[in-house]
Amino acid sequence: MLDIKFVVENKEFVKEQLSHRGGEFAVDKAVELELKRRAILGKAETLKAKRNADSEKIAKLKKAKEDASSLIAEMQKIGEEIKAYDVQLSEIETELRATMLSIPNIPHSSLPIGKDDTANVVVRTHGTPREFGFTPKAHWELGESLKIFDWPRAGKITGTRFTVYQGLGARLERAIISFMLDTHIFDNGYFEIYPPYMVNRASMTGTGQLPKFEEEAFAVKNTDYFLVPTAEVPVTNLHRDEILDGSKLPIKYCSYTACFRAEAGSAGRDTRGLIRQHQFNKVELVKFANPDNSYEELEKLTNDAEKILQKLGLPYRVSMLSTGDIGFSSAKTYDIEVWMPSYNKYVEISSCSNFEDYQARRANIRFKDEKGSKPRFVHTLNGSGLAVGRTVAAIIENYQNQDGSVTIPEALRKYMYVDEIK
RNA sequence: GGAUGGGUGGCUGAGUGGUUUAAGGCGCACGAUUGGAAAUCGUGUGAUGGUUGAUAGCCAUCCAAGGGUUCAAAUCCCUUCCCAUCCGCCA
Repeated sequence: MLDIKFVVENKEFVKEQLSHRGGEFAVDKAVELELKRRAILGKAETLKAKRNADSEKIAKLKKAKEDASSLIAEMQKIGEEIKAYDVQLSEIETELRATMLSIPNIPHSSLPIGKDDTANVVVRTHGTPREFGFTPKAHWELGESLKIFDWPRAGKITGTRFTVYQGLGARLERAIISFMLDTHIFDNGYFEIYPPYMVNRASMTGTGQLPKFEEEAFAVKNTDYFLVPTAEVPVTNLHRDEILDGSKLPIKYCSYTACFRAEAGSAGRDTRGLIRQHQFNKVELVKFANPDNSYEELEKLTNDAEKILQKLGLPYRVSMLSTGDIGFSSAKTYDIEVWMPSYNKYVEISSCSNFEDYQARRANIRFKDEKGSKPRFVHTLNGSGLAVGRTVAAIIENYQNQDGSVTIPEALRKYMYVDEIK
C-alpha cells in the first residue's frame, strides 16, 4: 500500500510512475476519497470534543443532584449527528482502503522502462552452457527412464501439474532442500523458520496476494485459510503489527515450505516436467531492512541466492525486470535464470525483490531507531533461494551423461550418499 | 468436539456505567545525590489520525476484533477470533 499522504501531495508524480507499469490505477479516486475523509473527520471530531466536555458536565450536575435533562436532550441530538458522520466515515474508509489495496507499488527509478519482459536488462551472466557431445534430453525424459518421477500415478492420485518423486528422485529433492538451508544458515547468516503451510486472510493481504489475486491461491474449504503460495507470506507476516528494534535490522530469515499455486491462466504453458506445478518446494529468503540501506540488502540477498547456483556449478544469468514486468507489490526485482538445455534458454529459478515499505504499510511492520523516536515502516525484501523443483530439473539436464545417467554435483554428494543416478 | 476460566500501555497488574485525561509496581530515559557506581529521591515514559512551520501545543480515537445499548462504555449485551486448564479423540 502506498502512503496516502504522499499520494495526495504528489498525485501527478504517482500517476506518471505507475503509468510505466501499464494499465490504469485509481489514483484520482483515492485522493478524492482521502480529502472527503479528512473533511468529515474534522466535523465529527469537533462534535465529539463537545460531547466529551458536556458529558463531564452532566456527571457533575448529577453528582450535585441538579437537573441535567436539557443538556441530556441536547446530547441526544449531537449523538445522532455524530453517528451519521461515523457511518459516512466508515463507508469512505472502507472504499479508500479497497482502492489503496488495488494500487500497485511505484517502480524504483533505476528500472528500465518498458511494457513487458522484452525490456528487462541482463546485468550479469555466470558460467557458460555446457557443450554436449550428444543430443541432451529433457529432464522429464530422463526422469522417466531413470524411474525417479512418476507422472501417470501423480495424475491418478491427484491430477495434472503434480509429481510423484521416488527413490533417488525423492532423495535428490530432499538433499537440495537441506543443502540450500545449510548454505543460507551457515554461509550467509540467515535464521531458519519453519512456518505453517496455511495462513489466514490477513496474512495474504499483508504481503499483497489478496485481495487482487485470490484466484491464484488455493483456499481451504470451510475455513478462511489459504495454502501458502510462497513462504514469503507466513514469514513476512511473523512481524505483522509489530514494532521492531532498529538495532536488530536487518533481520534475515530463510525458510523451506511447500508452495501451492492455482496457476490460473497458465493453461498450456510448461505442461511437461517440473517447471510449473500446483505444489512445489522452495527455500525462501526474507529480510526486514532499514530503509536507508535496503537496496544494498537487495544486492546481498541476490548474491546469497546466486551462491547456490555457483556451488552447484549451474550456468545462470541475472536480469533486472522492467517497469512493465515487476510484480504488483515490488519496487525492484532481479530474476535469476538458470540455463535449461531442454528449453535452450535461461529459465527463472529465483525472483529477488525489494518491496520498500509497500508490504510493511499493508502489514503494519515498523521499527524504532532508538527509544523515544518515531516508529518508521521497515523495508521488506525476499527472494527464492531457490525453487527446488526447477533446481532438480536443471541438475538433471545439465549433469546428464550420454548413457542417460546423471552425475550428482560435488556439493550435494554428502546429502545424497551416491555420486550418480543411473 | 465438550466444559470452565481468561485476553487491559514494553512487562506485571488494579479497575463492573460518570474526578480513569487506564491506579500501583517493574523496566526504561533524564535529572538530583556521589570521587565514581550501587542504593535512594524527583520528573517523564505508547500508538494512530486531524490541525500546525513544528518530532511544540490542542483535539479525536485505541483496554483481542466487530456490532449494539446509553447523554456517557475498559466496565452492560451480542457475534467472532485467540489463549489457558480439564475431558474426549488422535499422528
